[in-house]
Amino acid sequence: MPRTPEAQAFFHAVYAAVQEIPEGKVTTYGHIAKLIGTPQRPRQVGTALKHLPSDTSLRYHHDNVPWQRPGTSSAILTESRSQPEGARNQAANLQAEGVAVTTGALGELMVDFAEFGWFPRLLPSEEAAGVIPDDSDDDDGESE
DNA sequence: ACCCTGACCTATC
DNA sequence: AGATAGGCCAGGG
Repeated sequence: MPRTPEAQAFFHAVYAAVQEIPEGKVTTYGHIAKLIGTPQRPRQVGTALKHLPSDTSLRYHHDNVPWQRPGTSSAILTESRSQPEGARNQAANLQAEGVAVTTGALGELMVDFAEFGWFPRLLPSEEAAGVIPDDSDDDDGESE
């Protein structure tokens, strides 16, 4: 539970953004951070989800917010000290949605974005620019 | 009340 | 190509 109202608003923004992620799809913490207007704080996004309350009486809770869908940019399901089984639980939830989870050589659970066609929500500026995070292979030169 | 860590990302070397 | 450094700011000890 955040101390300052700003932090609480930030948390709520994170939860709301996470709720917008469709089932079977995933996105990154950085993208969530950008969506809520704070691209410089992907860490706090993780902090917010870590502090996601289990109290179902609240507006946002563990069962209401799909905390499993956002992940890291490296596609590796990271875990916290407080919740060592978080990654495994996340993997289980993702697999339940039909998301392919790959196990690394060292036993790391990682999501293969290409397997199910990762398609995150775009920012207004990106949509205007016509940026599609598909297999668009830009060899060189960016306009603008 | 201070200091370090943290479910991270991006730019630079 | 990979590795390192810096930044962000709230939580927890």
